[in-house]
Amino acid sequence: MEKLNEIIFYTMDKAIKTYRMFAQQQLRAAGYKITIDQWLIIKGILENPDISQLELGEKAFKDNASVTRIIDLLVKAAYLERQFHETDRRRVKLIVTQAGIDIVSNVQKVVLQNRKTALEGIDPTEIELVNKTMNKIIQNCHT
Amino acid sequence: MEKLNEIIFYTMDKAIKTYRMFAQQQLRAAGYKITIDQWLIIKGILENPDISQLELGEKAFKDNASVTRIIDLLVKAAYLERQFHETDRRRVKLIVTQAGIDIVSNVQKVVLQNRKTALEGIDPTEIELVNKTMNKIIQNCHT
DNA sequence: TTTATTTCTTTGATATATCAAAGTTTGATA
DNA sequence: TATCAAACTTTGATATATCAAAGAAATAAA
Repeated sequence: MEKLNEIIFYTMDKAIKTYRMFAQQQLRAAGYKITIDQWLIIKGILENPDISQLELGEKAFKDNASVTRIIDLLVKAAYLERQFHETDRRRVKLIVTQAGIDIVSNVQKVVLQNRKTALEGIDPTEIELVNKTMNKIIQNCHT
Repeated sequence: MEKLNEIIFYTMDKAIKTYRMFAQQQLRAAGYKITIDQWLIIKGILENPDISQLELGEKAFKDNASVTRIIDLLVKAAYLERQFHETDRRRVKLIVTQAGIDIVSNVQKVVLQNRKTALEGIDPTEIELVNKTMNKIIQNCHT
């Protein structure tokens, strides 16, 4: 048991990193210069146009500061525009440009294929169980 | 299945991040200023004194550049010393100082407790299955 | 032995993560 | 209404991740 305890965080870390590198390479190979994280942020805005950066951060599990900086880059890349929020002047209204809409749907295809490749030969019950275990770990670390 | 596919990488990511934040907070609460990654690197050298930075990186699943920079900080903190390698002048001989030895063993206790807390109520078969699934993902992403 | 390739480390550039602090705005309360 | 606390975002400082390129040394090949 002791050894397993050591190993599980290691394999989780390695699996996530391996998947991220793989996914990023596939994106690059397909000619996209966007990162997975940037893509996630645009997608989050499209799915929920009036979302705040705070909520975006919670959804993508990112720090506020990180969200601000990712959005900086997305604005620079012309995938997003920042506007004043109509009703709450603390907030920023985030507008996805046409280029942003386009890249999200194009990248979507690559991401779906990546997931399929990464999960080949792993059956749904197995995935379900991993999800449950992950949620237990999350619970345990929040006490 | 489609939804699970989306979720598994999300929960994995969230679990790893939650655990890292929890572990780091515990370390800080115990009065240590070291990061988990820095601790891992010193530990790796202690366990294998003639290890190269390349091998350290593979072991801790880190980029060469990252290893160089983590070692920079550890030298600055006086946990490590850099010396010329006796037989291979491309390499760097890494010496763990007494302060380094001390902090590794002190932090070890906190880390073991962290793992225990994080895995409470999760039984060995479950952990075993997660490990297997993680390894499958790693395999799949290397093709 | 000279040349070419490989290995090991470092450095630069850029992206992300985390904490803490600051700035502005809102909403609640006295 | 004046004040205070909470909410939202930004910024600064520091640590890590990734890629690419460069430099030095070791090894293989010609």
